[in-house]
Amino acid sequence: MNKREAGPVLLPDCRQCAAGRSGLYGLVLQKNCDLIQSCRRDVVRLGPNRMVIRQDQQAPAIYTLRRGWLYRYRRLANGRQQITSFIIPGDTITLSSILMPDMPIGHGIKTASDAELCSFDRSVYRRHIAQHPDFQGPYQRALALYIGSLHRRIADIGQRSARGRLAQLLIEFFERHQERGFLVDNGFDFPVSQELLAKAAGLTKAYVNRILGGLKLAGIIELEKRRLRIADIGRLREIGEEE
Amino acid sequence: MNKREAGPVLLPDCRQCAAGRSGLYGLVLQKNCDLIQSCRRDVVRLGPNRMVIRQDQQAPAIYTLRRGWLYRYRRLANGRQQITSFIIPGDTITLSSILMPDMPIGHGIKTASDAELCSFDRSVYRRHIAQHPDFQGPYQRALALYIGSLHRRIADIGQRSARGRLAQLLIEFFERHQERGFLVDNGFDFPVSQELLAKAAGLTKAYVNRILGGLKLAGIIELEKRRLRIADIGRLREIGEEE
DNA sequence: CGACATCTTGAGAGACCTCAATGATGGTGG
DNA sequence: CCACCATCATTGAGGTCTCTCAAGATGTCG
Repeated sequence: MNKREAGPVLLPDCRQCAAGRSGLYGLVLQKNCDLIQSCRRDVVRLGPNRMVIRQDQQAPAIYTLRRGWLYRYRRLANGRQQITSFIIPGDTITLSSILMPDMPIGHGIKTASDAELCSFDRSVYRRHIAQHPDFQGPYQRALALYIGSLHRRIADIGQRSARGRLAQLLIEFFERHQERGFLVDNGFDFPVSQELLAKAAGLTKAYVNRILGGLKLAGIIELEKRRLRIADIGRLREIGEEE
Repeated sequence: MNKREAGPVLLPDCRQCAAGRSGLYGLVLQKNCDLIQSCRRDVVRLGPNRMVIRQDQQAPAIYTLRRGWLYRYRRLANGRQQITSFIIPGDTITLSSILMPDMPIGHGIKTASDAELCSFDRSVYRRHIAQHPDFQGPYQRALALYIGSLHRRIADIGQRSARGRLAQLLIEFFERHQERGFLVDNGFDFPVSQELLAKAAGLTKAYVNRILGGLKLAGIIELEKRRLRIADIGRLREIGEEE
């Protein structure tokens, strides 16, 4: 048991939450904070490598990630596991379960690091989406962006070299942190092991290690102490598009 | 210009349409046929290899496929093209554009064969979804299934061998035709070239050809005259799950 | 300081690709 | 009805990208 998991957490004020401000409802948070708080249930703390949602089960609630990284994965009958996307602070998850609350989701969600999540009552959340235009827009937008990112991931894995796939992943992380204002000197917290990176790119950890080594040597990225700095985003984009 | 594209087409009666009966609104079609017909615009006929929706443009309408096959693809800056899913008769497309009508979709859609589509007015369609529970359920269900299929595809391409990926694709085609009652002696129309299959599996056409040859030799599939018969679905499933 | 996860590196193998040539097939036009 | 053409399927030889399977190094946390 991770000691950081223990103990109850005071329900934080959504108005004060950096993750909330950067996320789905950042723009309408001030105005609708009471609505958002009205469906919040509680805060969950988890250590690294913990199950959040089990594959093929229904999601019990909607969650927003306050701290840490999560990932969506799908386990195959042959035992191998593919990571389909990473989740960073400010992201809301199991949003697509609003479409069909009773349908089990075909992927699971786990923590990549220590994490803190706020849970929200789905049926209340759902009612808000149906009734409040301020609520509906961001929800639909998030869903559309999510679908777009899945298409992009399929194309990346299917058509790019190992270097290209990894570069695309790193670029995505960079841009998402940039959009949210999480970038410090082009760097950000990166609690993702090379093994997880490999499972996301459809590669082996040994090969990922060699490629990252090359990017470090070339001075394109810096990666140490669970922190990633993109030193040359231009060069990284070139690598992401090469054959 | 394909001669089968020429000439106007009489607006078919949705009640009589085999594709409609098997699709999204099959179950509620009789009851709500007037609603469905109320947003239909016209019928489009296209030859093979024609553009339906260009990548990064907005979808002008909602479409239901009456005849033929289409595919969704994403073209990358390096020139390569990945097929993310195939569309068969009865499928409705650009459904996700209801979420964000003004957002360009990050993938294009093309015909794989001669095809016939019915187009529907999106804003009317959208209103029906908002107002009629019979309309909303199937829509949400289709969207959830679509998201699930994208996850599955990522895992297939990332974690399966070439044989496994192809087997999974063929199994998916088989099951979708089965659900709709399109199977005749375990076979169905299959107007998909090996090159398209390769672009969907993230392989080269030469290698796809060798794998299909092997499956034919083993008596697992029969493929000729644009028709595919799954002779041994059990064996195919085994291949789909092997390392 | 010990235990454990993660990173790093090597050698060898194999799955899949590239490039190119040859054969089918079916639609089109004379 | 036949010749032609475009598209698609098939096959070969050779190369390489990425994997497999270790073993060791480094780092992290209790």
